Amino acid sequence: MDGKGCHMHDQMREIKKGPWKAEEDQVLINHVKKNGPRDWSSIRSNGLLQRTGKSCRLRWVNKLRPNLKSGVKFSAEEERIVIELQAEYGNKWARIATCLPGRTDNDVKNFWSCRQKRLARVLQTPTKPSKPQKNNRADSVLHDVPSFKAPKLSSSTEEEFSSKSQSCLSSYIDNSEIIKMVSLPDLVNPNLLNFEQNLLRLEFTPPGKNPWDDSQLHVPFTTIPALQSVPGDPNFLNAMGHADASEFGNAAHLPHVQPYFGQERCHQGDGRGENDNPVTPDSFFDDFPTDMFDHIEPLPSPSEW
DNA sequence: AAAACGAGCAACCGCAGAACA
DNA sequence: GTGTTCTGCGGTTGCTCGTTT
Repeated sequence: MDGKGCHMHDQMREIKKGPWKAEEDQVLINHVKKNGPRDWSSIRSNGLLQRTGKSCRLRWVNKLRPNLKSGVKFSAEEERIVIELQAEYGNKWARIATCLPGRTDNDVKNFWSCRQKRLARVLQTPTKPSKPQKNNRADSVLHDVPSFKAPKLSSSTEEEFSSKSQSCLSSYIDNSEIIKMVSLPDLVNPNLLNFEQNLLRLEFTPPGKNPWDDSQLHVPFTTIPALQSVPGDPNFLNAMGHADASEFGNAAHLPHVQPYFGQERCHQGDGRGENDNPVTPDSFFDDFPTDMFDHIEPLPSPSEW
């Protein structure tokens, strides 16, 4: 083989990465027209493209496949479906995507990732009332949720307790744990979409005030059994209705909701301010008998759901 | 006007299981 | 039965673009 041949051979062996060009897309489309969506590796071995079979398949599935809803934001209905199915199947994005015509697993995955970030922001980032961001994308998404009325707070009130709620809720509850907790299949219903609203509520409810007791609230909390009453309330477990211990196999997460309420306890006129009794993961659980959680099994990984 | 920042998206990587030789 | 290749999936990264400072 002469040098030129070797050079060309090396060129063909070189694997191209990065954004796809229109010409490459066309080659890929032609391949699928001829052979169907398979034999991805032959695209490179036949010298059609310098992309790996994996890359070709991914491009087809995510961008070139017919009937994709490219560039179309998830509708409220699609969001609801994703939330429900994620609760049911865990991070089985391909499985979830099969229930969403025109959506790919990558779409669902990205959507969920963005949603998690939004929730994390809601929980962990103190809002800055002095400088409200106009047209904040995250806010707009949250406010797009039907029937949600964001709690209106004076800037001083919001400033006062946003950091407190963080210390008691956000600072150590992993967001994903919260999502899992409330996304238990037992708790899932179409109104679960309102959970984001609930999170907002948790963040913005003033200390000493029952976050669920507010006539201004438009969210039907009765739709989320676990949130119908607060832990510590003698009726809390009753509010679980028929849910006995066995049915609440994932109840290991129930205590996780309590840091907030633990914080509430800080303000129940025992003379101890939050500075005197900061609720930390340790201090919070110190309030319970040490064997209290012995019978609780760890939450199975999503793959086991 | 430009830099900084953040959200969303596209693509890559590693792994696991299936299919095949 | 075993090794190799292919396919599919989930996690992660990096780029682009819009917004804010």
